[in-house]
Parts: sequence; C-alpha cells; structure tokens
Amino acid sequence: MNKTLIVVVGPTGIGKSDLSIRIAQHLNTEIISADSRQIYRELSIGTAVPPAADLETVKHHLIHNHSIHEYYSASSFETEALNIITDLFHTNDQLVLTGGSMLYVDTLCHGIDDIPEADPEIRKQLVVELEEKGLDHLRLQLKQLDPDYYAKVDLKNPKRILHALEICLTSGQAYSSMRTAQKKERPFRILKIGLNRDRTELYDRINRRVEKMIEQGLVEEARSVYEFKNLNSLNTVGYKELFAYFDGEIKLEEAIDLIQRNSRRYARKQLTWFRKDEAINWFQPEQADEIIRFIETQLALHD
RNA sequence: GGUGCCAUAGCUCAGUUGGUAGAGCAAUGGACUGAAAAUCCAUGUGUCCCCGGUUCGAUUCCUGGUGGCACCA
Repeated sequence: MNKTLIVVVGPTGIGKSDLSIRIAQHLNTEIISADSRQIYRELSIGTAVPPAADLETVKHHLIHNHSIHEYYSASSFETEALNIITDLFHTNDQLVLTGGSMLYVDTLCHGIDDIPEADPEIRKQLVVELEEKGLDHLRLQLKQLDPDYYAKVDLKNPKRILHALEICLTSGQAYSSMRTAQKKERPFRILKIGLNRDRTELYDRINRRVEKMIEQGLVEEARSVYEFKNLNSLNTVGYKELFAYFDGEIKLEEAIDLIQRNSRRYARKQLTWFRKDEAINWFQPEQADEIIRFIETQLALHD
C-alpha cells in the first residue's frame, strides 16, 4: 500500500489551510476539503473559504460544489470524497485532506454505516409531532419500535430520537439493527496531523478573524441568503447571528460578539473531539518545517 | 485639599439582621454514525481590598490606610 492520505485537523482559525497548501506544494499534490459549510457555493466569507489565489496555487476539491438548497450529509461526503480520492490516487501517491468537520473526517477515515435515507415526508411529520406533542411522545414511539437503541440513546437529544425514529419508520426495521459500528478499512494509508496552540492565543485569533470577516462583507453575504434562513445549511455560526440582527432581535454589535463566542465554542468542541483520537500527531502551527520533515520520515518508513 | 459613595468569581453585580457566599454572562469538561459550524449533557473556593479594633466568631459593625468614582474647592 503506497498511497497515503495526509489528514490535517484542528480547531477553526488555527491555520489548517495554510499548512495544507504548504504540504500539498511540497508533495506536488492536491487538497480535499472536509468542511461541512465550505461545500456551499453561496457562502465564502463566513465559512473562511481560502482566497482565490490559494485555490489557484493548489487544486482544492469539495469546495463550493453544492448549493445551500441541496440535501447533504456525512454519508454524501463519504461517497463524494472517496470517489475523488480514488480517482486522484491514480496519479498521486499522496493526497491532503483538510478540514474541521469532525464527523466528516471520521466518516472518511472509518466509514459510516449503510443506512437508508429517511423519507422526507416522514421526517416532516415527526418534526410536527415533536413541536406539537413534545419529545416524550417521540420517545415512547422509539421505545416500542427500537428498545435497544432507546436503552442507549441520549434521551434528551431531540435530533437523536428523531433520526432513529425516522429510520425505523422509513425502513420498517429497528435503527439499531443497522448500526454496526464497524470501522471500514480504506485501501490507503492515513497519516493524521493535528494543529493546536495556546488557548488564549487561539481565541484572540478567532476574535480577530471574525472582525476581518465583517470588514470583508460578511453582513452583506448573510443578507444575500437571509430569505433562506430556515435551511439547515444556514444554521451556521456567522450567519444565524446576523439573521437575528436582520430580524431586529439584536444589535449588530451583539451579533458580532455572538459570532465570536460561538466560533470560540466551536473550536473548543472540535478540540474535545480530536483530543480522543490517538492517531493524531500534534504540532503547533509554526512548526511547518518540522511537520514536513515528519511527513517525509513517515512516508519513507513505508516505501 | 474637603465631602460623599463604592471595593465580593475572569466580567457585571446580589447577599450574609455577625456563624467564611451566589446569580447572569464569560469560561471549562464531556457525548456524538445521513441536519455535525448541528444537537445534547455536566461543571461555581473566591486572600469577600489591606492593617488593626469590638466579638466566642468579622466578608458583614468600628478606626485607619490604599484604590476607584462623583461633587465641592
């Protein structure tokens, strides 16, 4: 197996994009993005899509390749990313995957269970039931249809209950019977690089980056998609807070503060997730040279 | 310089009729398999500004000090 996928992870605003470009240039290869919001072509500023110059320097995949109106999921990502990767490995021995969407990275590295897509009508119906009759009502249904999953699911999390239920109702089978939790083997090697830095510095950078986004026109970008604010794709830090401002619920200053706070929390959540992944080799952002050397060493080991 | 008010968690403040204290926000830890930048759970010890006094006991009352604010000179 002489094909290697170099996976760059870390919290938002840490410098993953710059490092990935550096690595891709060094290896003369391309980058696949694992970012659940950069895939939307209607969004650029608030999702921190790399500048055009960077996108020209190194070829990037899975950026701006969908619309906010399309259905998308971790499973869609697995399929798309795997197709591109398989294809590119015909001409490259190494590829770079970079992104902060924890579940997407995980799905690509380890796979996700083969579960049918939920019937949109059933989902719609369940959402109505949740609103009108409450979570208890859905819980009871799940208890009957899939007692095994009911026993281990987070019973306070509406999304978990609703999803399990919609799968049971769509497929006629228990959701838990389709959950294998088996890790898929990939026909390539995965080398994970994690980026982290002092928490205070990271937060400073995040705060400043948000201010820069505002200067670059984030308010206008958010306004251009305001009419679709109920789409899931727009339930996103940087947009939802500005929608509240457009609705007259908060002042612009408050919206900006909230974007900063929610970005900080997102970064913390990413770190919580990545921390438990023992395959990650951690570095500081300014260690680019060391990282390149580390990758070279690791690649040589397997030749 | 004088007078008055204030000093408690990272911030804004509440409170203890004297028995060493708690809200909001911020922050932190965790969960996570088709909505994941989503969704959900959990977490509050801090010289109660400092020295001294009264008291069995002071963060609380008193003297002095320091710092801040306001007003008067």
